[in-house]
Amino acid sequence: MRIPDIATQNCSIAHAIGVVGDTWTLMVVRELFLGTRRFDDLQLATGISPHLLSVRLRELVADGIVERTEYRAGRYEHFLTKKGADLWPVMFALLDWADRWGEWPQGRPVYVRHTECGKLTKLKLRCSCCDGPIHHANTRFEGSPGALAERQARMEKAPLAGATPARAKRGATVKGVTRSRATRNP
Amino acid sequence: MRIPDIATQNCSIAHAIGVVGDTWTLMVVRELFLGTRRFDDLQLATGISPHLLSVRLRELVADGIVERTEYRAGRYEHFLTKKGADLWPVMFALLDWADRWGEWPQGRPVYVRHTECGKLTKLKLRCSCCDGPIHHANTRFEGSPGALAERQARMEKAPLAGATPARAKRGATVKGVTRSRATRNP
DNA sequence: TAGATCACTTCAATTTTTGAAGTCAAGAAA
DNA sequence: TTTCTTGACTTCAAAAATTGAAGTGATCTA
Repeated sequence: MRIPDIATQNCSIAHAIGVVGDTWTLMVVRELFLGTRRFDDLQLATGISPHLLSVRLRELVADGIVERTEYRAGRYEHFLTKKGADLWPVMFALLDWADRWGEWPQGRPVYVRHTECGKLTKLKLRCSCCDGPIHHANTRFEGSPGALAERQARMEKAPLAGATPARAKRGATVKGVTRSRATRNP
Repeated sequence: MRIPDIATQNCSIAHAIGVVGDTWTLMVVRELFLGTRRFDDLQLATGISPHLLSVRLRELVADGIVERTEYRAGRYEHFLTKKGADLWPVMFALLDWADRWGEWPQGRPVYVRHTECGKLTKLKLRCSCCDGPIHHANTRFEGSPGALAERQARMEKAPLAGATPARAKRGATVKGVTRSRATRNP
């Protein structure tokens, strides 16, 4: 399977990964969140090559994540659209993870300030229904019947490289419902 | 700049992107969250090639995100470590974004159930200080002095491809503090 | 005792990425 | 007016990464 085909898998996470889950795409989106607007500045700040920046920006515009406006003949500014700005929780989640697990001998590089209360904030997730704290251990991902069927089919039919005919016929293990409790010793 | 160097940038988001922001890495992590444990199943479910899966799993183990255990001579199972399981908010944020912006004619493929209250939940972020709702428009990213200095230096010294000497000397625009209000018409 | 299974590795072909160099149009400076 | 500078790219060859078919070898299983 090629990377562009990932977005077509019937899974929300895979779809998102297929659309924005590329390393340089994520870096460009980060930079747009930090307020960088111009091509050369995006290039300098992220370290991406000009060719790839050009390609990635075109893809982001095609996907409705970035808007390009001509602020002067031949000069452009790049903005996140509403759809792009909605990636903010993804950025925050990445930031929070790196803050917790990275090594920062000089202290954390970035903070998130809640401008309404004026204080710095960390990532805090609540259940939209009961308002209780949620995390991987008290939630589970549930596939819709259609998604599960497609997944099942993909794992049965897929021509696994090196697979013997018998294996391909039998198919692999697919669980209908999986607990988020993904660690071995939770 | 090469992709492996991204993780060394003094920015939490860039660090996280450098470590787990690769398309297939994210797909493998998703699959581990869904409970898949074995090599061939990871390959079938994600669509990754065996060579790359082998490479990516080794990297994930080296980064302390995945643990490999031999459940029978020569047979291995893969688990997310605590560090890996802590990527759950990233997965949830990607899922939520795709649910909101993807097209799902057959309905959403995946739900997240809060097992404590039994209901399905959506992504809800709260300020860890005042408990108010937070989003890109009422927060801002703030760089630490050290991180800002490093960023400044990178943008001044970087040998921008095609840059004239004057531009390299002048350096590009760097904002000290940038509002999260990244969209044009918020 | 002959498959079958699993967890890979190998490798050539293909595709993507890199980064230096160039292009072109428009505004600014001399 | 002519030259310089800036910004936003494109082009292209070299280098690196990815793909996927085809092994490999050590267990199990019928």
